[in-house]
Amino acid sequence: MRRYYTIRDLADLFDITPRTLRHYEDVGLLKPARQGAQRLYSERDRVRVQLILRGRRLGFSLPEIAEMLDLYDADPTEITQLREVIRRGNEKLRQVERQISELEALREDLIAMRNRLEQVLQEKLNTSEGKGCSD
Amino acid sequence: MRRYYTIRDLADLFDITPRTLRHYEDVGLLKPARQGAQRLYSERDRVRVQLILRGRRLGFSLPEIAEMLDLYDADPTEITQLREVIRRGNEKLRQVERQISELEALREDLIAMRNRLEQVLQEKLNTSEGKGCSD
DNA sequence: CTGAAAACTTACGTGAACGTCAATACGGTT
DNA sequence: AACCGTATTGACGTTCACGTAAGTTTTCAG
Repeated sequence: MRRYYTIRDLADLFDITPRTLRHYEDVGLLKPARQGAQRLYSERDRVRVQLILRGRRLGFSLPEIAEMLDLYDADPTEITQLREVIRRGNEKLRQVERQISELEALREDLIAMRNRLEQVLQEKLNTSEGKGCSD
Repeated sequence: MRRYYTIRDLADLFDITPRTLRHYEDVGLLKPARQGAQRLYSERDRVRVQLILRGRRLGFSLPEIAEMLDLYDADPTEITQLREVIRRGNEKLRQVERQISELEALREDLIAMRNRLEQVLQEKLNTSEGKGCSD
């Protein structure tokens, strides 16, 4: 519940480097407060970093992550803008769901492969069971 | 059911460039047959390309994809090696399952955000309902 | 056989996402 | 005030996954 983090605090917290945080700032993903020249990251910044890193692990580019974060803290005044934000959100949602489907397919493939190999293993163990493989 | 594909056939089939296929060969993901200097891709090569591209869409690096493809067509002689392949396969499987969990968390986040925005939209529509927002 | 299309090799270029290094600048301690 | 550790701003370097361009065969329709 500390109110603020230095750049090193946050870096250590997520096992990244300060350079990475500055880079995220360069591309507009973070806008930490400053006291003088020093960056002061808030709790909200910490959460954003967490979301950014999750996005990276899932294979999204920084611009894509920016889109999603924009959805997150969008507070549109105009109804037209609001509808647009919802539309983009639904689009992202569909993309994520497609990705889940593909990942599940990959998981099925890996499971099938494992089963196949397990079976081969059992066969090998059986044939070499009596050491002479007679009968 | 064509037996062979030229590099352009495969490129067009997956909407990629020949350069991409040569690159996958450079890094050891493909080893197409040759007639002279020309590459001839088999049905098996086509399937591998499909798997490679799925891996890319899911955010895996080419080396990571190579690992998984190695698991796919591994035919280990020694039981020790076989166990090792199974172990690596299970490891990848767990990684994929973690990734699925994270994606599902992201999906939940997106859904929550959409619901929130939908609600804001409804409120906006209601307050501007009678155009004067009386009572 | 010829000429165009397509494939090949070689090699340098590129955008994304940082890494790394140099040169300050600033903050707290003794 | 001097010192040391940490932060900051450039700015160039690096890896990955190809893009792109040049120059050279190879293939194939006419």
